[in-house]
Amino acid sequence: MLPKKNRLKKNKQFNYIYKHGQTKHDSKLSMCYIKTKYKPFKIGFTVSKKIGNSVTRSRVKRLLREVVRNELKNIDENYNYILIAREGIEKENIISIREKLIILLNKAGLYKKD
RNA sequence: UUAGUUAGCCAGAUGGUCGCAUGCCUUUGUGGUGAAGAGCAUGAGGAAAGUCCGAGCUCCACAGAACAGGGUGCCGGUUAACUGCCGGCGGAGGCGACUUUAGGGAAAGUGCAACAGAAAUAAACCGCCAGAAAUGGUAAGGAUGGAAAGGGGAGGUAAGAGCUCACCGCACGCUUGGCAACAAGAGUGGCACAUGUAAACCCCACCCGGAGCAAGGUUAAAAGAAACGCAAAGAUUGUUCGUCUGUUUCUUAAUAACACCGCUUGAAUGAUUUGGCGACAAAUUGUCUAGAUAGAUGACCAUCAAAAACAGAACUCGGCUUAUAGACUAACUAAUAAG
RNA sequence: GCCCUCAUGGUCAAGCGGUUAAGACGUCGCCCUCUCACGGCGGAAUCUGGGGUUCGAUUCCCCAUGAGGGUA
Repeated sequence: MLPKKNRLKKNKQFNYIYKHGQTKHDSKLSMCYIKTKYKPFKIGFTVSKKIGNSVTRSRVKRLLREVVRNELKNIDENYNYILIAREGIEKENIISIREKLIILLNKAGLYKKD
């Protein structure tokens, strides 16, 4: 799990990022991000009902959080992020999800350690 | 031993590293139990699911009265309550063990009964008998249908008919057994306002007010602005009685919610004993067993041959229904082998 | 979380307990035409699934499944 200070919590914040942020896409994962001035940057997750029932949805969320937790030091701190799971991600394991996240961050130019 | 049926029970385990939530304790920080760290303890289910029933709890005035509307419907028991469960009675199915069953009222009234058939709640097409015929008497036999004025048999007759008789069925009251549903027995009636349908309207008996924890409540004081307002509004199907008086929104500071309570000790549950066929009840003793709020159980490694089913708490219980890999236990059935 | 609605050929759909399950568009086959179009004739439905009530169920009742909506 993520530490509490790095979690994106409010519905308003999600809507703000969706409206004003930029998006990058991959086949199994999307990322929405926007610049922020507050210091502990925040990451939120969206897993829709298309993915599966509540067990598989929460498993996908846990896997995403675990990946993000291990990569926290390598992510640019000046942005807030939302990670959106797309259909098919429930079949992937943690290693391929990590690769996809790094690909997306490199696309946006926000991955520190190339 | 193998295969199957029924019932019950478990629902991966152990160790290590990193990480999350809650509680306790402690350190640092702050105007501050807002933050951060260390340690210890605890951390999803048998269905948590569907939301199909029943309750607790909260608000709606005190939750009332009448109508409407809805539900249930053999008897007894059980329970906080139930449309649940247990035991019985009747019906249906089965050779049987057993399984299954929303099972009051059709002489209170209304409606419906296609097609077929002469005729569908109403008598007469063919037929039988009498008669020269007109016509009259019949309902045994025929065909249709789910259903055709109790059944098939004997007597009887012009031919027939509960017209008469025995048996069975039906109705009525009586006796016996049973708490009761009901069963058994002997008797009386000659069989009706005559079929079916109430999961058609309906009648009878009993029950039900509405909304739902995002219910609802607590938190110090203040400033400014806007909207609706004196008869409307305020969570309650329609009407009547009855209650209250400003209400709502935005901005300012961490601030009317990103806080706190409700929130988890409860009709709780394990074991033993007693009562009961059983559902269940009583007594003794032990246990404390999630409480999140973008929402906590994860990742990796090792071992167990393999970790793979259905599936994730959101106020809480009692049931019902549906999904479900595999392991174990008991009873029974079939086959094979041995004694 | 709570509360509702719907399901009928490929699509949109009507349907008084008794129908050959009405139509429209599409599609397939045949006819018409020198050919295509138009036109004509015909075919294709386990009425979402499983039980029950009834002589008889798309319709009435119960359970399930799958879609859609409302509330905040």
